[in-house]
Amino acid sequence: MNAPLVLSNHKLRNTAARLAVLDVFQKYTYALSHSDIEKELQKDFDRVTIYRTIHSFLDKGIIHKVMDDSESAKYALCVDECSSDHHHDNHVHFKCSKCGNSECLNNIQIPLMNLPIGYVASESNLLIEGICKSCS
Amino acid sequence: MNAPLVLSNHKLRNTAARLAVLDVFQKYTYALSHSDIEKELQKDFDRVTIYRTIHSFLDKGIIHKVMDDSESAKYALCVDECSSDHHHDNHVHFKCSKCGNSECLNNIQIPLMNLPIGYVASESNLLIEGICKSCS
DNA sequence: AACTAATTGCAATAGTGTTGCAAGTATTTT
DNA sequence: AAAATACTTGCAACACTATTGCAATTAGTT
Repeated sequence: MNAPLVLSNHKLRNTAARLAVLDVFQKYTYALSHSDIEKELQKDFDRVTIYRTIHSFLDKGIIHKVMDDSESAKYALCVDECSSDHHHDNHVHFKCSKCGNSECLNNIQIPLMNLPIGYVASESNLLIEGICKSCS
Repeated sequence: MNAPLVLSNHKLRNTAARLAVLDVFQKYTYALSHSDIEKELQKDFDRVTIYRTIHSFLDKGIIHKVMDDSESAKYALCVDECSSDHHHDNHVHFKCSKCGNSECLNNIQIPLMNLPIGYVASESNLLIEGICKSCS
């Protein structure tokens, strides 16, 4: 979908910084950290603006967090229709130990688990590590 | 198991700092971050020593990393017999959205998943978020 | 008791993430 | 189309997380 439309659909103002960050996400097939985006946009935008853009995208359901066990957080576009109220990214994340990239396996759902009595699940996040398609 | 023995079993020298950190881990049922441990040990040991202790415990298989989507890394004791070569903590981690603590559900294994062609898994990490036993 | 190698504390440094505020820009209202 | 309003941005400052080098100390050995 075209970028300005994505923004307006998620009730975000159409600004240069947001279009640029969204572009970067659409350009890569794997999850990006703040510093990945910062490098990509060199000196076009302030660090803080990029942080805030990531936060608003997260909040509005344009991107979701990809846990990755690296020290910095990573994010990727939501494929499902997510909104402020509701993220439903229930797919598996795969991190390649060779190239270091993490990608969403959008076709593979996380199975429901039977928890011990007293525990109630609301969200789950499965990270599988190994060798990815490009590296194998 | 008693602390000095744990250390020698994992080929680590028996030092005050390591005993103290190991004690802290044995005292809590949930995963701890560096700063949790630092607070606990007040001013007995340097921050850097605690970081290095965590690293050596990780490396020797005394603790494992618990992903948690909070900004800082957390760690918990390995129940299975882990070693330098081999971590096999294949259980589910549960993070409570109320108290914020993350614990290991040592009895619940992560199911094996069918990955797309070209992907080979070597490790997996499942974090379930919700309300824990103590908070429900 | 002396030796050797591992461990510790300190100081410095790098990276990640947040906040307050004034200036600038997008959208709405008139 | 201009004015008003509310959101967004850049800058400076700050807080927290994590790592490195080096000299002094300590654990386990000979």
